[in-house]
Amino acid sequence: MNTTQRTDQQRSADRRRRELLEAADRVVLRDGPQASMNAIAAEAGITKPILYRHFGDKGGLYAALAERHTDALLDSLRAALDAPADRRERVEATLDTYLSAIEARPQVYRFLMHPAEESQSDQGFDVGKHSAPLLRRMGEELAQVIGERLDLGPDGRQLARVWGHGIVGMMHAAGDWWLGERPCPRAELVHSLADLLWGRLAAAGDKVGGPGF
Amino acid sequence: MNTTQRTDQQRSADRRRRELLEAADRVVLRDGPQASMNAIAAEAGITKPILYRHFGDKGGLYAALAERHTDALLDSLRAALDAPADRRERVEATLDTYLSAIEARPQVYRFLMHPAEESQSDQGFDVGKHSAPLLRRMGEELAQVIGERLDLGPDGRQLARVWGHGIVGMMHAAGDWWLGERPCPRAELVHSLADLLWGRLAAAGDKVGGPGF
DNA sequence: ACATGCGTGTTACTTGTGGTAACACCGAGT
DNA sequence: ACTCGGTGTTACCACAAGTAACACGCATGT
Repeated sequence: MNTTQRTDQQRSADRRRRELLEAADRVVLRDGPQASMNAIAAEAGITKPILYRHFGDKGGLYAALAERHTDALLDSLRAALDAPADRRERVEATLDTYLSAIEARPQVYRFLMHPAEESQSDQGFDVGKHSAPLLRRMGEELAQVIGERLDLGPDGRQLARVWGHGIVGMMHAAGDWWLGERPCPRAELVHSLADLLWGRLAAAGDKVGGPGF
Repeated sequence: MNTTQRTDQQRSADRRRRELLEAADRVVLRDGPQASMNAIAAEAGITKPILYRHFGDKGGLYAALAERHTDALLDSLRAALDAPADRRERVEATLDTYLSAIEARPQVYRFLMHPAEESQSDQGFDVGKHSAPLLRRMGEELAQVIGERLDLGPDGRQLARVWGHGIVGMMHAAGDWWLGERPCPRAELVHSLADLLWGRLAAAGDKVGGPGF
């Protein structure tokens, strides 16, 4: 039968694809974002053209790879965001989840943020969308949660999106810096960021004798 | 005389270096961060080895190039941060300055954020410091201003650094997203981000009938 | 006047990486 | 037996980073 054969082959192709992705995963975990197609093929025990048949080009492979991790991370974040606790606790749990993830597997996180930026695209000005898809997806996700649950008046939708991307960026940049310098324990970073979101910057007093801020 | 000769040559070398940087600038402005050394050399009317003699390697050229723009942008930001106005106005002015800059020359900004990520470094784990130097410098700069002027109690230094990097990341990610989608005028984005920093997220009420946030 | 450097420039090469074409094998259906 | 679709290979191309090795101009010391 055509259909059973088709599904059989498709099933085996899918399994192969997953195996290849796992091999690629190991290489990226070891070599970071500059893992070469040759290295990935070697790790998988095959040669380049097979990779290209499965994923089209490097961008395709990287996209497939990124999607897995992105989905996994987003699931964790959603769980933290949906926990039964008050707002502040949930914000802190979300921050902590993200930071734990990047702390546990920095190479993967690095890869997710830096998707090789190939795709010099068609013509000079493809400005925008250069940012990592993970950041965008996290931003949109957070925007949705905020927009759904908070009463922000008219333009609430818009405001929620700005905040979603802004908060994600804050989390990302602070996490990146923290991971490099390790200036404090994770819990302290989480607390400081939550304080920032809770308006402590605006509420803080000027230093006595200073020029004010 | 040895010294006058030295200075003469040095002067001419410096001029040449500046010319090369300007040529590189034009190419990057046109081609974005994936500008090739060949293209830059051609634009400057010379060939590759000269570039390599002047800048060592691609990273060196890019670093020199980035430093110019980074310095310029940081000067603008400092000016906005030091303007004679109240805190909120200055925060908004700073945000607006940054957003204007990336809006005016997206290719340059893109290049600054994505310094080619070469430098696969020595050994697998050079985690951290992968982020663009511009972001780090802006973060440190802002941290210094905050730490200098705000009374944040003990650990104020630490808190200021976290906030500096966090705010810069917020600005960056939101700006990046905004530049790609242009969902609203710049002024509105600035206002929304300032609202976020002013704690409107924490203060907002839950939507009626929703699960709360 | 002549040789010695030294900075500027070149051509031509090596190495590595993304990507592809052409061919070989193998198992299932007609 | 014979084709067909999928898996795999070797061998290649294009192109970018980076590096010799060599050639010219020009001030200087003898």
